[in-house]
Amino acid sequence: MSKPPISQRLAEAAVALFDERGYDETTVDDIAARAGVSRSTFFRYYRSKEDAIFPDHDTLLERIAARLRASTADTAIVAITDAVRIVLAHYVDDAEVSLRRYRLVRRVPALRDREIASVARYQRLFREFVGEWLGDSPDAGLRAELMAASVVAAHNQVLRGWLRAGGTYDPSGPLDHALRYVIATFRHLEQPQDKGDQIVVATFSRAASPQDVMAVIQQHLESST
Amino acid sequence: MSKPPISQRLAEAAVALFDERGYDETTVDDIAARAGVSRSTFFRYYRSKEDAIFPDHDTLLERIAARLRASTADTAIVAITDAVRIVLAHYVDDAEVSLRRYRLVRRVPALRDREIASVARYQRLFREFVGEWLGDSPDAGLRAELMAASVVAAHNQVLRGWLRAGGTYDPSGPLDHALRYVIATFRHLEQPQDKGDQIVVATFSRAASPQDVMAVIQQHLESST
DNA sequence: ATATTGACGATACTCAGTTTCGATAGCTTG
DNA sequence: CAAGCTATCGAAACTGAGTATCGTCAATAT
Repeated sequence: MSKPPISQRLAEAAVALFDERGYDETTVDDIAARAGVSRSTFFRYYRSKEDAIFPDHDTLLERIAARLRASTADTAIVAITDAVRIVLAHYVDDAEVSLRRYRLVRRVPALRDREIASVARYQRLFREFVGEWLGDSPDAGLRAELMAASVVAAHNQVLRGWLRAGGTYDPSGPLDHALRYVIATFRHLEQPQDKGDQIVVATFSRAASPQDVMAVIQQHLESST
Repeated sequence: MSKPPISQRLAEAAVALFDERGYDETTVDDIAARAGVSRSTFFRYYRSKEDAIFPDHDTLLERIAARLRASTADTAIVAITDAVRIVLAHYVDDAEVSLRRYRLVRRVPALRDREIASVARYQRLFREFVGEWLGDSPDAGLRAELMAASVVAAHNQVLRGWLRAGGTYDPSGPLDHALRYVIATFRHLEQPQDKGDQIVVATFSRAASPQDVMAVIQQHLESST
């Protein structure tokens, strides 16, 4: 009769009712009733009403943490790339669920805030990992913060585009493109390690005036101290 | 007798009680009682219990929006820098309040999520502004997302450092440093406008092998298409 | 003096989330 | 087979946030 596990029945009932009546108009009693269980049982499986829509955020977060922990500083870029791919793949693998949830979250402020808070936890994870990776190099804290924010932002940009398009294409290409962009953005600032042993060269338009050249060089020297 | 306006009395009562008993242990009735008004009056001034701690986020957000709207694409960098400075100054000007709130928000998950959601609204504002600024150049959406995330992350990094240190120094220097870092990070990717008219040059260590040179050049060409 | 407006208090209501207790089914162990 | 043991679920009562409604009172206008 009722083969699927209760947690899944509850989640499906919740999404269905949210679609039909709206989020605020649906009570936990309604969800439990449709799933054929009691209100108590709902709160046994989900800590809150919102949790029923984000059932697997915790496990996914743990998978990301595990992937990052399994890496050293040498393979940091690969680890980060892998981790972001895992997250995106998690959405793509359940395209229908992701799309329903996206449409719902977009309309309900409480759910949007919740989603944002979840994303912040991913960003914190990346920041801590990159922070250890950078060690105590100058501006390590700032750079870790910026890299983590950029990685997460790149992922979100790709994911949102895919969701807005109705999940009609494979977003792994755009994701790789975005991640390459992020890596390239930071690489030129991470390159100089021993300034005393480097030649400084810059790129200019053929039409650049001497003033332009001076301005860019000054900018470069100021920003890399 | 009771000169300060009710909204301020309520906010002070809320912070004081949260400090003394903790957030969850304080009811709205307690806050209203200490402020000498009724529970109804509390909800007239603040939409929720959390609102009492973030009274001026909306007005600050509006000020930022106004500053950005007052700018064109030409002066975008100045506008963004100004806007971030306004936000940081808002915290620094009320150092005691900021510090109390910081210690409180750090301990209460509900408040932390709320704070994060507020930050996301700033980021959205910057993203929309930078998006218009970039127009329909290639990767405009991605770049706008990354720049907005980086600007906000830089601000947060500086602010958090200042808060953790107990607000004991002037953070405007570190903020300018962080913003210059962000601008420098993106500048090299924004520079090339007409590739047919440019000379491509790169920077290498004197000890770099030909393989290193090839790898970096390949990276550069792939990432700037 | 009367009407109007706005700020405040009182009250009752809905519902999320917590806690406690009790029932039942399945399983182990003597 | 019988007696526990445990896990799962339901029932019920409770706290507190947030909403809605109505009444009161004071200030100001007419």
